[in-house]
Amino acid sequence: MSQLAEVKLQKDDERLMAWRLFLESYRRVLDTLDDELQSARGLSLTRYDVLVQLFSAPDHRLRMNQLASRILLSKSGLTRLIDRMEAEGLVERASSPNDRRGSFAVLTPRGEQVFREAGPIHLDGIHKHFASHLTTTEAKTLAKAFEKIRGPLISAAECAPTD
Amino acid sequence: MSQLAEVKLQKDDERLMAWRLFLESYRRVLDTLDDELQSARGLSLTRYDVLVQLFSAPDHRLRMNQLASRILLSKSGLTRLIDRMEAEGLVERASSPNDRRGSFAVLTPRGEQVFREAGPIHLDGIHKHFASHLTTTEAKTLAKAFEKIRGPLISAAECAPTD
DNA sequence: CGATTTTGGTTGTTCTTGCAACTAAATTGT
DNA sequence: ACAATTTAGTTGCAAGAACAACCAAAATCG
Repeated sequence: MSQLAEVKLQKDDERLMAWRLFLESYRRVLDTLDDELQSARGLSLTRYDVLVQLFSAPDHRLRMNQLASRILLSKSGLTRLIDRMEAEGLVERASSPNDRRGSFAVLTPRGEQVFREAGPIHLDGIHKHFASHLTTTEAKTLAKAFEKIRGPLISAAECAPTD
Repeated sequence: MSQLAEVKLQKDDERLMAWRLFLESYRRVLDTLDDELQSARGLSLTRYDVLVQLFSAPDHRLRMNQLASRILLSKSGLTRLIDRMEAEGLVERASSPNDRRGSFAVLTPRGEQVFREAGPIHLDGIHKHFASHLTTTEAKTLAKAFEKIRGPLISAAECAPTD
């Protein structure tokens, strides 16, 4: 490794440490939250994410492509996920009257109920394993930092869709 | 949702924002880095992770269980991953003389070479998409925050192994 | 209008991962 | 030494996600 690279590494030391901890924290926290939701309500985090998105959408429904981009899933991935969730009775498909290609994913009453039960559990988990460890200032700093990190990647992603 | 919950939510507002941005940033950054490594060297992030771990281990080798826990993968997951990487010529298995149950994953010369080529690319990516957006103070704050978050989950994980 | 392109979703296939069950080897207790 | 337990790793199986190829319905353009 060149001297230049070493210097940069030196200078980036705290940043690299932050990076490593970022990676590990994400995985550990998400594994834990997934386990908790799974054992409490038999619901994966991904499914939960769909329920949240649909619940907070007008009419409790969203076009497939919209939903896919909100939960950061490829379109084929979403097709399959909605297949499974439909089989589980959490959502339904509805065709759009205007655009006969498109379809909506719609929250079923059962899906809504599951969401209402799972929501508090999940929020507790977030609080316990993440939020409770942050002071208000820290939370603000993180938010600001992540905004800066996320920004450039959003625009990049808009241009080249995931599938 | 109870009034109590609403109050808590209110109070946790910045923290929840931090949470959401944390989630999204992780996924976007990792997708990007994975793409970059993939198109530059045909290497997934997981494989890269294995290469780093082996490279920095004494004798360029690690026991399967050690490696699994370092890269946060289940033991069956690791078995398969090493199968694939062995087929790709990046690593080899070697049996332990002391413990005839155990085996080591060992970096091959080819694996080492790939690592040396991929390393700078990956580090550049981390710099570009993550580190460069952080001031030194921010980096320190993040690191400290993640330490606090990670801590409790490490000990929890030690007690209940992943597989 | 009719041909071409774009858009929205689904399907075939492959890769990656986890869990549970299993085998073999080491360790422990007696 | 020997049965019982624990540990190391692998295998069968199933779930999840991505990519590419595809079909059908818009939208665009000549």
